[in-house]
Amino acid sequence: MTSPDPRQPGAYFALTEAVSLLQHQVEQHLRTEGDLSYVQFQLLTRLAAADGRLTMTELADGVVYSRSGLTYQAGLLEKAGLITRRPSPDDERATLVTITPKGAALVERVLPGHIQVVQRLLFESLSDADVHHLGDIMTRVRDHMRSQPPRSAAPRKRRTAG
Amino acid sequence: MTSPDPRQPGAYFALTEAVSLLQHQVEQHLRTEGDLSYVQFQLLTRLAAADGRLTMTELADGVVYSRSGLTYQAGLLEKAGLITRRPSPDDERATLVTITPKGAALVERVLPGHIQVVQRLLFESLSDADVHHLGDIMTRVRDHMRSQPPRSAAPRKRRTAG
DNA sequence: TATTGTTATACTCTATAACTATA
DNA sequence: TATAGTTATAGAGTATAACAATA
Repeated sequence: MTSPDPRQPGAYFALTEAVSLLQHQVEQHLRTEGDLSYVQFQLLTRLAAADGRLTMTELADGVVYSRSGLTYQAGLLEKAGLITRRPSPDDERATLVTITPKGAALVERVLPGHIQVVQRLLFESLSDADVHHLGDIMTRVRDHMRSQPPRSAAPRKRRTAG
Repeated sequence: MTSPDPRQPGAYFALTEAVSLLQHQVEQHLRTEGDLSYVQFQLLTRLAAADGRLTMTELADGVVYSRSGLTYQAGLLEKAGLITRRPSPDDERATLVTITPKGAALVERVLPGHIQVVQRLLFESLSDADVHHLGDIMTRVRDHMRSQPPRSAAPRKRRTAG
């Protein structure tokens, strides 16, 4: 059985390496400029975009892959005064997360530089047509992946080893 | 200065989210199937592709961002019997890394499943033209980034309107 | 019983700095 | 002096499982 398209490996390697390099530079910038990890930055920008309030579960979606991981990050952000948490009035199990003015200010302070880095590293070498096509392609891929059952993550049965 | 193309943010978000999801699934697979992290897998495949021997510095390139990080990973791989290290005859400062038969066998065992995962998650929803374009775009981006000096390490304070 | 979130804990990984040795 | 690599160490992040509270 042969690979459908011989250009797939090259595309895959270029994609992963480019994103890895980009991610690394972006993380450097966020850490230097705002003392934030990339995950923390994502959480803050999500909150900022969502009018300021989300439940933990909503907030985790696509950013963090375990509940406890989010609790940990939220703890850090709360301790830094960038978010607050309080029980939801609708569902007392849920925690409503709110971005503070300080958190919003930090996002505003860091975002321009973030955009500059991405601009310089990712978009500078791309035409408008490239950007269009890239967005189209990756949107399709993302939606495809989100609709896929995580096959390797949750196998039906587990061999009991202890 | 406004953003050159209003589609940039969408492309950027789709790109990072898709790659994050892909990476996560790939890591799950490698861990389950071969007890390998993604970094370890990359190191092994590099060695396998490079006829089996590289110096630590050559091996690190693009995979790991600190020397000690590579030493750590190489230590794990060596302890697992997947690679060996010995001083280079050409330059006694350098360490020559060699993949063992066991390491090569592990790569061969894990690679098909890895390709399957990438095929299913990344390429299944793309046409050949998409693959071609994606490869072209990301290769250009990667080369562009590799030719850039890492500015964020010692940033010159730049005030931009906004 | 299922879901939301937290906590305890153990582990992996990374990065900085100090160090050894060779060039 | 500069380069290649290791070591010591410390900190950040993650995941699993046990837990409490609510639906």
